[in-house]
Amino acid sequence: YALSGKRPVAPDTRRRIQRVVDELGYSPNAGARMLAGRRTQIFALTEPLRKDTHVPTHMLFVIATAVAARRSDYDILLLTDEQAQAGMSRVAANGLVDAILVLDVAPDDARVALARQIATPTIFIGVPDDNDGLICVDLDFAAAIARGVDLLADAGHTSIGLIGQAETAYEKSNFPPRVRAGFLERAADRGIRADYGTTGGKQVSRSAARRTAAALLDGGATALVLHCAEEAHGAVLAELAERGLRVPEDVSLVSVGSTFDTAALSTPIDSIPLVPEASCDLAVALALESLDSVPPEPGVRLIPPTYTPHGSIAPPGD
Amino acid sequence: YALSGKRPVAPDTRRRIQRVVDELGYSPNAGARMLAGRRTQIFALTEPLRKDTHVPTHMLFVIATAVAARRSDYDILLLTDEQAQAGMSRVAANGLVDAILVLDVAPDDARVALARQIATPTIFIGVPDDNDGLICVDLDFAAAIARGVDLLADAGHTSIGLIGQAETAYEKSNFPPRVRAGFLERAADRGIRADYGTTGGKQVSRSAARRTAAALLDGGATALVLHCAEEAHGAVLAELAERGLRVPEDVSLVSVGSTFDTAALSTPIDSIPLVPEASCDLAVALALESLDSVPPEPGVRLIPPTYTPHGSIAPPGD
DNA sequence: GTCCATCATCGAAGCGCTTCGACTCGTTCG
DNA sequence: CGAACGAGTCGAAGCGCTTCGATGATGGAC
Repeated sequence: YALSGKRPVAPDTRRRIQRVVDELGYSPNAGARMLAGRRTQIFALTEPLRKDTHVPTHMLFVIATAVAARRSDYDILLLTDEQAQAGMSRVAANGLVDAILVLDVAPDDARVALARQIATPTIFIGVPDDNDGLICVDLDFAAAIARGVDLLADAGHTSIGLIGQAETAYEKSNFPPRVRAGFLERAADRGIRADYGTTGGKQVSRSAARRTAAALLDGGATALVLHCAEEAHGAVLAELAERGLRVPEDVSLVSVGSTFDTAALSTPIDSIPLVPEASCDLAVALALESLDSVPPEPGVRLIPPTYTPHGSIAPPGD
Repeated sequence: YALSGKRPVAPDTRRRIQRVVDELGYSPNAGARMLAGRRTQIFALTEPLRKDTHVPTHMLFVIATAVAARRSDYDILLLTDEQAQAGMSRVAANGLVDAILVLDVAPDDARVALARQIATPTIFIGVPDDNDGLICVDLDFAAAIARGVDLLADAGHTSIGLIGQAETAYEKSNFPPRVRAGFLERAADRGIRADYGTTGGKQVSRSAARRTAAALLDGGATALVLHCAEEAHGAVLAELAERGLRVPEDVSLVSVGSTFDTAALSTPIDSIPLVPEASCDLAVALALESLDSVPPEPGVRLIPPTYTPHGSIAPPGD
């Protein structure tokens, strides 16, 4: 009781006990706690890590989740590869984990059906197409891209381009389509011209990124929204440099949904970032909450985007 | 007993029981098994994932470990970030895991001292400088680089270059120094000229890789050994292309310790690869073995390298 | 002096398994 | 025909905790 605080214990008794605990190096057996208490203090993290995903970005989410979980005294059991699916049912059935966190969500993710079958609370970090009754967390990509378009439109640009992800990402991942659709929609609302291109077929490539940048610029775009890999950012900057175009005097740039530091690029770029910690902290909070008597309502929680200027936006032809 | 097989059970009784288990969807409670049995069926995987490491490569090891563990009915508890160290003591103390697997091993890794303190069996995937009494698993990098040098020397090359990792890797990681030293040593043994360079300072950069390739070629090297990132391989090939040098007619190449498919590069390159599955399978086997009554001997297990030709080696000036 | 609140102490139940010994059958073998 | 054996059943102990109710001890309020 001194350790769990579930019954009143006088402060200095607690200290006395704590001292002995420290001296003896006592630490309660995990298995016994799982059995006796109703908590395992473990979350499963299911992350298929498909071949075509951007591994470093995904790992930021894995780490952010692990760090957030530890803050609440939870460990992470990693379910990857084929176990991302099979493991979910298994750990739900044998009670190894208190909740399941789902990463790398596909639009038609098979784990959606699994989540509905099992009793273990499940939190999605990302939004599948069919999300009825699920708890999902994600950056508000629509608001983020809209903000990006607004920034450029407000600066006076009337023709802008979107440099997107590799093509497969628009089928296999859940947010790129949302970004592209939001881009076109907001540009239409603002009455400005909007074109877009991708940065590769299956894999991101520098050359594809450069070609797309070139095509958009040739098409008359005076500002670019970048929703692509760090590598592609570099390629776009290289293309601009080769054309002798300055940022922001000749071309304005804004990066949307990046997980890396756009200020550290050869030319710093304004950013409306995707912050793994934000999503993962919230997801872990929801996982904890779903363990107590009043679990959270199902639904999609969208995180409002933030904007960090680095001087890469200016009026056109400035 | 029908499920665990620890007492003789007639085959068809076992089948009958299995059928009922399936029908009922019964699956034994994980906490109860931990408490009653002496096995948790969980391995901890400690992987700091420092900022300066190559994340995709490391993840190959994480996944390979997870897959290997599952084959023996084990799950992986992920200890990353600061928990890579703190978590080790914790899970060892509370008996959450049966063994600990150590990834991303530094030459002076703090986890070496921890491993000696705790009772939980610990397997290092990588070889720290001070490895007395530890169980370590790794590719035999010395043999791998020696093989690479031999291949080139046997083909008749008398001046070769090594394109290495970024400079920090030679301090923070455990194998790059072994490769470099082995390179110089075997070249000396074979009486051929050997130079080397790196592919960046803190981070791998294409430009640094090209500069190093250029310097080695200008220095007279007719063959290059690549022990570097995929990105750097691409940069080296770009430099060769720009100089109009053909592989293998003008320059021979061999890649040592790569984890990606060198046959898929714009020019396929012979490879003496680092195979994550090989190390991780062995590590998991050792972890399992250290749970039974006769634990394995401490010591370093080096995995013999393999060689896969892709036609990138030929006699000089062919 | 009594009463009550506060906190420490005690004993016991039970979480859901694993593991063991003991016992019972029916069968086979010498 | 009895011994020996394989296979199934049964009961019980115990893994190391959490949680609960009950009982004691102490001190302040009245």
